[in-house]
Amino acid sequence: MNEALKVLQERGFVKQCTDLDLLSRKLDEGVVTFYCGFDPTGPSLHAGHLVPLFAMAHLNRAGHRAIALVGGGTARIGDPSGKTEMRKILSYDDIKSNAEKLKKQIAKFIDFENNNALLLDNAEWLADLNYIDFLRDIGRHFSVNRMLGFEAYKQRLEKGLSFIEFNYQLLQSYDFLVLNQRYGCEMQIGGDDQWGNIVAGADLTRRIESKEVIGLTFPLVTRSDGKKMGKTEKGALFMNPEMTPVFDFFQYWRNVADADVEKFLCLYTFLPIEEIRELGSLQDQEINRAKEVLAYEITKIIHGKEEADKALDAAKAAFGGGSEDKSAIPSSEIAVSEIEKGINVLDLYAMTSLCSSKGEARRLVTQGGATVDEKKITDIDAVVDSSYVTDGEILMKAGKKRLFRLIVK
RNA sequence: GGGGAGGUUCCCGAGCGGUCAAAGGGGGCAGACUGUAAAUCUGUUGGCUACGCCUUCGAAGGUUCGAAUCCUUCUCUCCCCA
Repeated sequence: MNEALKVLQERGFVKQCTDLDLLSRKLDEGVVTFYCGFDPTGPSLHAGHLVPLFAMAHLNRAGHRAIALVGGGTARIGDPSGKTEMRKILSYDDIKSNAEKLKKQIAKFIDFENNNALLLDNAEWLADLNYIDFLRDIGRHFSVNRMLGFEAYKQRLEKGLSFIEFNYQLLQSYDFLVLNQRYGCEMQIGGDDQWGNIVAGADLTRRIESKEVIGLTFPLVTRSDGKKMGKTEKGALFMNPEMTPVFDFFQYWRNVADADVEKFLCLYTFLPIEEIRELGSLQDQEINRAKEVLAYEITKIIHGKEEADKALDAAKAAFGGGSEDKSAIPSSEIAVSEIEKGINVLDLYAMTSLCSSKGEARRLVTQGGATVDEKKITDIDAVVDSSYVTDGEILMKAGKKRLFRLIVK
């Protein structure tokens, strides 16, 4: 089997493929152009997008030509796959600004500067599509009977499916066709929830161009505890540091379940497989080392080495690993005069991102989860003053894992 | 267009004139146990100038001493028929 494909399979990227043997042959024969779509329905990519991004990067590194397709056109409709409700439709402006942001994030995985990768937006060919022509040339190839058989639509039929959503598959299939015609794209990859759409696109291209093209899907990653991948208390785990602070991002990976470490190292880092197997075989406390590697590696890829170093140091400083560099821990500034006057603990906590209201702060303190400057505070009337300042800052904890620094200015 | 069922606190889902800031579950947060794990157990889960006050039950009015609960209009969703 082809080397690049073997890597993907070994690391757990392959879920379904329309023709694995053919793919292997094509990859052996030369450069294969492939694409993966990203919906600009939000301002940032999140953990759920990582698998396709890593897969693209692996293939791209093996010399194959990657096309990242931002769905600026299709986002105007909304893909019903995997959704139980109709998506809200975004304004064109939102979609455009989202698309811009996604491009920057995708660029962390694929180098668009060289000639071996392209970034396209399907609005380019979808926006001005002529309805009549489209129906005549593309629509005629789709069987409603068949489409109704797809799981994605079946489910929605129970709840209601609007006509525009029903057309999503046609548009995505059309993307594949256009990319094949214009760029010689021979393969579409994506999450397994896209299987139906991908197969439909491959079929369409085969019918119209009489060319055999390939579809490949990745497993939808689940965590061993059954929770949704990449979900945090505050929502999804975003790649944008303004939405998910780097320290929190790092900590998410640092805290994954033991059972997931090896799988995640395979999917979410570029470390050699042998090294991963070794890390994954660590037992009990030792496995924390593997988690540290996982968190560090992925943070490095998304946020850069400098930020990853800081996050690692901060984590060590916070959880007793010797390091003193806490700069990655979320912080804000406070005036010296404020501290000298003394601030009520509840007010202090409510000021930070640790608590969103005084009521929450009250609960935290009452239940023994508030620690300021390593001193546990259980009295809701306690006052924090200069005596809590160490090295020009006040280190606050909420529970054992959530930290915040108040820098005294 | 006609008929029916509904919109409840982060989510699902009870409540159907006062005892409702609203059952139960999920999720979240905290505590115990630990390895910054999992599982488990316990507490907690609208806001505040806190034994009281304010804002919430699709929106706006109305009835009532008193409404998430009753009436009117509007709005959105789903289902059946066309």
